[in-house]
Amino acid sequence: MTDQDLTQADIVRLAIEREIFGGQLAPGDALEEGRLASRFGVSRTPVREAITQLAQAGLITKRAHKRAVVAQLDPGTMLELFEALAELEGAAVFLSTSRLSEAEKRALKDIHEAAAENLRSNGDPNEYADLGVAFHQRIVRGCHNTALIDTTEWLALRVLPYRRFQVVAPGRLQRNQTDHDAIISAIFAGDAEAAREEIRRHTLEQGDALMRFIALNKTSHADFHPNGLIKEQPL
Amino acid sequence: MTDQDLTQADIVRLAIEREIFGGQLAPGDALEEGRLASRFGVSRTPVREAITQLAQAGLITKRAHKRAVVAQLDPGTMLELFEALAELEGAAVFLSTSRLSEAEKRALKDIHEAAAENLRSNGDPNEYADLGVAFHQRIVRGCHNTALIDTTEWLALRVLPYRRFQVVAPGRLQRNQTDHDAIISAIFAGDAEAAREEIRRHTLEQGDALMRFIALNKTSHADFHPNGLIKEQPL
DNA sequence: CATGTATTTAGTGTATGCAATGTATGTAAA
DNA sequence: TTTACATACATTGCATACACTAAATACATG
Repeated sequence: MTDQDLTQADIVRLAIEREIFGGQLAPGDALEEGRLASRFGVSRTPVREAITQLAQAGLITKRAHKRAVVAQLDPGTMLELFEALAELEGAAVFLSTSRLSEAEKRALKDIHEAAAENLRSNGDPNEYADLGVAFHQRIVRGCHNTALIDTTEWLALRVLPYRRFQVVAPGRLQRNQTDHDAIISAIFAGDAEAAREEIRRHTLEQGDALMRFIALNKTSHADFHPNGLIKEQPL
Repeated sequence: MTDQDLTQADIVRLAIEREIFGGQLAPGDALEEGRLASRFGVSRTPVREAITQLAQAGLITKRAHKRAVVAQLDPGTMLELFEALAELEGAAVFLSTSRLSEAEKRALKDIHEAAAENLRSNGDPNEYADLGVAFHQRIVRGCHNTALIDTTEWLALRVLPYRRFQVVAPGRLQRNQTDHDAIISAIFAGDAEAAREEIRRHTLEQGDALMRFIALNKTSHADFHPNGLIKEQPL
């Protein structure tokens, strides 16, 4: 029971996922079945399955007879993703506003206040980023519609590595917190339309900020990989 | 060049997809790798890949060491899908309202009027259903956001067979046409919020109508498979 | 007869080998 | 030198064989 029916393919997939989100695997990097197989001490078969799944999830791209590569988001695609995500999160919060239980509301507020405390005390920006992700996730899951949740999280997954970028932009954190304030207020006031508008603008703004950042720091791809950057430019 | 780099796994996946949408494979049916392999004249390996992809896409469900089965749409899940779809279509039309080109608007109006003509002349209900699908598709694609379009169409695909059901419910067609009227009016008036509200209510109502229909005609699963039903109960 | 325990069996998970395809390297001609 | 082509190498796609799991059946036992 210790491994809840995790197949080798699952293990490999999770490992690759971690490396992508962790930054060890940057967008554009090639995934070669053979090497991965020997690295994880399994055969190529489960590695292939893992890659297939990740490709279906959009995290890596794959064409016949060519090596799979970690999905690279060109600016246009990324902007589209953020726009779509803004709409989906808007839809979710529209429903969540009237569906969040008291416990869920409390949990949401707790996260929000932990983030505020982190800002006040100049805490770890990575922790703040995690709280931000959790904040959005709680709101989305609060709509209690599995289809909508899955769809939204699927999109969120694709921009997740880039989304954490905002922590490097000066003033973004404070602005982020203010936005979250407004969202929470609308939710607690029961104003679904306002909540939708707030989160739409907020997520769109995140995308815009990220685009501006990329435009300003026109560097090689590897250089602007989130985690690397966070390490190099701690706040 | 005739086969644009379609791998065996792709071929099998597409074939299974067609059979699911076509009704040869009903929800709940088990997919056994071995039989499929021999049926398609390939080994189990590409079949496994196809199944993995379909599972990731949500069309079939799969647990370790158990046979994969075509995803069941129980009433609850279906209601969730319609609700999520209503939100996504709402988001799309919200954007489309300000983004549709004149040509796209004209095409949309043409479809709408063809549907009206079909109703007036008591035309083929299946043709009307097709026009309805096209109507929604045009609106969604008008948002010009690939990510949002793909996401929405993916959900729409899952309920597509069921959605056509409405043609069997008396009075639904006229109501459907009235809804579309309202949507078009809002779009041409440039009122994005109104358009969003109209299509949300419209798609939700489609889901509700379908649920009522299923509740009234409590039959075995196979009996209410769309294609079969439409054939058996032509208007 | 009920119940718990071997045993069988159907079906999935993984490893390995080979063929097909893509990629890089070297050589000859312009 | 550059370009076209041929050849060698690297890597993926697929088939086959085997291992493992889980469920069903047969059997023994109270």
